[in-house]
Amino acid sequence: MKNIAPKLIALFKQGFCTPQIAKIAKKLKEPSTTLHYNIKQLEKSGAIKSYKAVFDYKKIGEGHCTYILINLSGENYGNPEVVAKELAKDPKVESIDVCTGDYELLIKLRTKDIDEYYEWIKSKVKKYGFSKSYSITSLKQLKTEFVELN
Amino acid sequence: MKNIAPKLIALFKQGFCTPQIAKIAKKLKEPSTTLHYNIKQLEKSGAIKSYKAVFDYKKIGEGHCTYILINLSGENYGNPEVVAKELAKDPKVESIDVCTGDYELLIKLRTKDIDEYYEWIKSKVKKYGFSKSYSITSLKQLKTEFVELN
DNA sequence: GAGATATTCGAATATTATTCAACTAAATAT
DNA sequence: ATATTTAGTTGAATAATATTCGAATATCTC
Repeated sequence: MKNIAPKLIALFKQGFCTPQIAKIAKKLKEPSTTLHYNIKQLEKSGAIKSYKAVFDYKKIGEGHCTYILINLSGENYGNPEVVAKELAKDPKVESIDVCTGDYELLIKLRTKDIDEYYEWIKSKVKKYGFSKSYSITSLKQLKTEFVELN
Repeated sequence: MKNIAPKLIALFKQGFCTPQIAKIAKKLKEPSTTLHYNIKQLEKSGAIKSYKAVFDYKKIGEGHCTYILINLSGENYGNPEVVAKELAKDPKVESIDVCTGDYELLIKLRTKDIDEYYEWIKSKVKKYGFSKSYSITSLKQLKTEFVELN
């Protein structure tokens, strides 16, 4: 047994997928070459960043979803983007925004459970010196990444 | 000119993509048939919900991103899930969660601009009788849907 | 309206996914 | 422990699909 699933999940999270031109051709009743041309244009223009999979996150051990609002302090106070760019590299971070309001950053985090969440936030508070953070835990997800669930 | 791009964007938002088995095979140095088998297993188990595109949302006229926290009132107070399920159908809604804390719902909304956002929230407040809502506007997105931007 | 540029699209080709059947590993029952 | 079933791996053959190419058409620019 090779335990390939985790590797596939890691790859599919960000990419390694491609459009189904033939299916779209049937759906839109257009020649596949025309669609091919239009899709390549969207890619070239940068409008399409990636083709990826959306998961049932409970089933891949990332069932706990938290939205975290963050205040930075000290040296990081002035440049939230630097911290954000670094946090963006974390595979548990689904999204990160610099935002308006009482907090500078908004993170959507996916962890296995509340324990993993707690360890994560502790380590980041320490590392980046968040002066304050406010977490909102998802109780039920109805839609994510434009994909409806159930 | 057929103006196919908007149709493609609508389809790619939720699906109409597929894994690139040959590319993965090269990357992981595994036979493509083995990967094919493992991917089908993930699909059958429901772990993979969909294959879709991630966009540079500015370039597709959805550059304004808002996180909206919502309190329900009246008849909708007790059953946030019913409202959430309905809102989930809206193509501008990227994600919607029932959540902990002072608000019942958390929506991630993508609109063209602040005007479109304002029209959207006005119409929903009216329709569902939100008793209160708090919006956080994204100033800069560093990562979305697990895909790093820039 | 002439010339350049962008888009459409059918036919041919190249690439890739999928099926199949044999084999191997793992789990379960005896 | 070992027989038996079930799950996972893999190469060869096939089916399906993306991609290239060239020609025609539409759109934009001056």
